[in-house]
Amino acid sequence: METSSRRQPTLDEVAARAGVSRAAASRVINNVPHVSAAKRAAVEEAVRELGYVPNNTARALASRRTGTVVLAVSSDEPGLFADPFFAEVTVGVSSFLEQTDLELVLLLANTARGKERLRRLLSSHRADGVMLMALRGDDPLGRLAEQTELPVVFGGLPMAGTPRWYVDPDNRGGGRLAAEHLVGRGRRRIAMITGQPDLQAAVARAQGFREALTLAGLSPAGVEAGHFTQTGGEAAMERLLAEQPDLDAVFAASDGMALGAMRALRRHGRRVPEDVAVVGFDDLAGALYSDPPLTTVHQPVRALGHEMARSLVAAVEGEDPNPLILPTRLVVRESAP
Amino acid sequence: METSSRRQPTLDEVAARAGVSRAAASRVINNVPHVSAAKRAAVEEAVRELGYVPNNTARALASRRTGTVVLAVSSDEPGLFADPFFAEVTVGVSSFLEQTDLELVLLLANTARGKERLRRLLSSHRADGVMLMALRGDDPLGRLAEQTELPVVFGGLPMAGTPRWYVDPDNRGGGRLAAEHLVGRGRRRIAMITGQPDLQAAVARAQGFREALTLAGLSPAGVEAGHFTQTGGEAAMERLLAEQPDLDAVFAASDGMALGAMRALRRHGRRVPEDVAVVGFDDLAGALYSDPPLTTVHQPVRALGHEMARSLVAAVEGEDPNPLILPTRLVVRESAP
DNA sequence: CTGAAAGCGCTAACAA
DNA sequence: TTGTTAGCGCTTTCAG
Repeated sequence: METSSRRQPTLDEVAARAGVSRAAASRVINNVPHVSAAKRAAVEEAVRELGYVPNNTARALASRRTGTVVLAVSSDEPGLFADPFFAEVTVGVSSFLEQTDLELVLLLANTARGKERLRRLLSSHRADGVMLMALRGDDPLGRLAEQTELPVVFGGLPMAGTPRWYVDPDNRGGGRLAAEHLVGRGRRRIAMITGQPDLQAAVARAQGFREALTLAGLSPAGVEAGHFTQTGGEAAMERLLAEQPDLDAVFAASDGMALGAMRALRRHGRRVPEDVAVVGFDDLAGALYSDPPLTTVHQPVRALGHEMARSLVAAVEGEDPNPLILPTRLVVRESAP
Repeated sequence: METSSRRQPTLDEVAARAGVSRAAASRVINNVPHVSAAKRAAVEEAVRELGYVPNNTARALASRRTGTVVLAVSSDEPGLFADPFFAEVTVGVSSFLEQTDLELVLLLANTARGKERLRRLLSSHRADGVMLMALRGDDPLGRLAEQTELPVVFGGLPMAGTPRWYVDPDNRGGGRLAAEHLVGRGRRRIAMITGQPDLQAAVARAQGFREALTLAGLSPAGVEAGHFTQTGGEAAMERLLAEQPDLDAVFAASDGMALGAMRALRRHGRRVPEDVAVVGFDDLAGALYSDPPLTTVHQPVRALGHEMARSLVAAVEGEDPNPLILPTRLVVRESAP
């Protein structure tokens, strides 16, 4: 399994060509001062002529820095990453890392093997830092991540404990916004489709929702939990309709769930929004193109990724922890005008 | 920027602990034969006791293999990767790599910096191989990718030339299926919303579509190009309606475009499918949950990723090129029953 | 089957 | 501002 035949030029060759020591060449290439202009120019020239590209591996070994950060999604659902949410986060992460020299390693840990890999990663030093997402309540990786000396930034909070570094959307506030909007529009029999109870985001959204209802003197017309997917939302809506046929609004903890709910409502002959108003959460691309377009709680998903990456770099550079809560806001469309 | 303080155990320490030479320890850890059972056991024991994890960087430097493959998406649209298509491909790639010891590096090259990084990657040997997607017709990285000695697998064909290794869905066949279906359902004024003409997938889908129409003695009621997005599809549909108000069907080159088209149709008071039948391409999650559910050409997106990774590993291991065309099939739903 | 020895290509003291 | 000197931790001949 020999990867190459034609060898890449080495730093020594560049140095020889430029007529300087390897140390000087190294300094130029790493933009370290203490090099005369003449030497600098000579080295740059040699680099160009030889087409020199530094060998990252050797650099990593010598400097004890890998030049690599990991985005890890720990989950039991193999296809979880296919949720547009993660793609959008990834774009945000990448947009920040592009300004640095760090490489992004993607680790989708949804099998025993994958989890073991993540475990080894967290207990070794094979990356400069880790961004960790989608942690479930019972995931032992949470503890491990908080104990390791490797810098770790949580995307979304774990169920228990508060990590040193995290970036989290204001889920509770978002849940509140959704409920307030529906109440303000005169709805009174408001149900909720929440996510699995071992996901902090799901719990927080439901909590905000309940708080706002209570403040309005109402209580939920029903709460059903499901997966953060269209199928999950559809099934939950079916159950809600069975329990509370007279509900006049529903708040779903994700846009996907809201779409599934609308499908169930349609099948039951309920008009949206006339009979039942629907509010989602996320404001991903699908929300605008559903029929009717979905009123939803916007969370800044791409910014979430961007800030996770920024935080991680700060953590790697030894800055003091600076947890971040990103604001959410309501986007009103026709499903709950 | 010191990443660690507590040092990881080294192979030497393991060897010392097990009372064997470093070479022997190395053999055990890499499952190389020529080690006595006794020594093997002793090393395994030491590994467990010390919690030894091999240092990938050192291993890579010594073995001249990085243990890393890159999934590169070269594009000018910063958010392209947010398309569910790529997320699904990524899941497929990851599902294959999980069976290996390879790490997945994600390189979203949508800025000058990102492209430069990809260029350097292709002209150096800083990864064991590269999977390259979304190449546009004019992308100079295409040539570079075909010339480099680094194993490269194309996900989707480039506009010009045929790479040694690629995995491509049967786009042309898919386009044909869509047209045949619409013709078979009695539609006669069939338009198409195609993708940008510098994307091979868009061209191939349009080509198949035209072929099937011709075979049926028809010609397109109009063809408009747009971005592979909902917005792109919506705008293209608007233009088609302006040109050909009497069209009775439309084939969109992606599900996203089809959703956008349905939105435009709705706004113009056209019923789907009664007035205008709509067929999409992809069969991503959104297709099932649109209203009405979308008839679409299914392409095995996750499998595409899986096969790209499998091919890359084969390429890295020096096997002979084995390009792959994956089948597409029609999924009939209510937008074109 | 085993171990010694020679690097992989680069960085980082340190002394000059 | 320079160059010399040791490694970083592992793999891989090569003799034994």
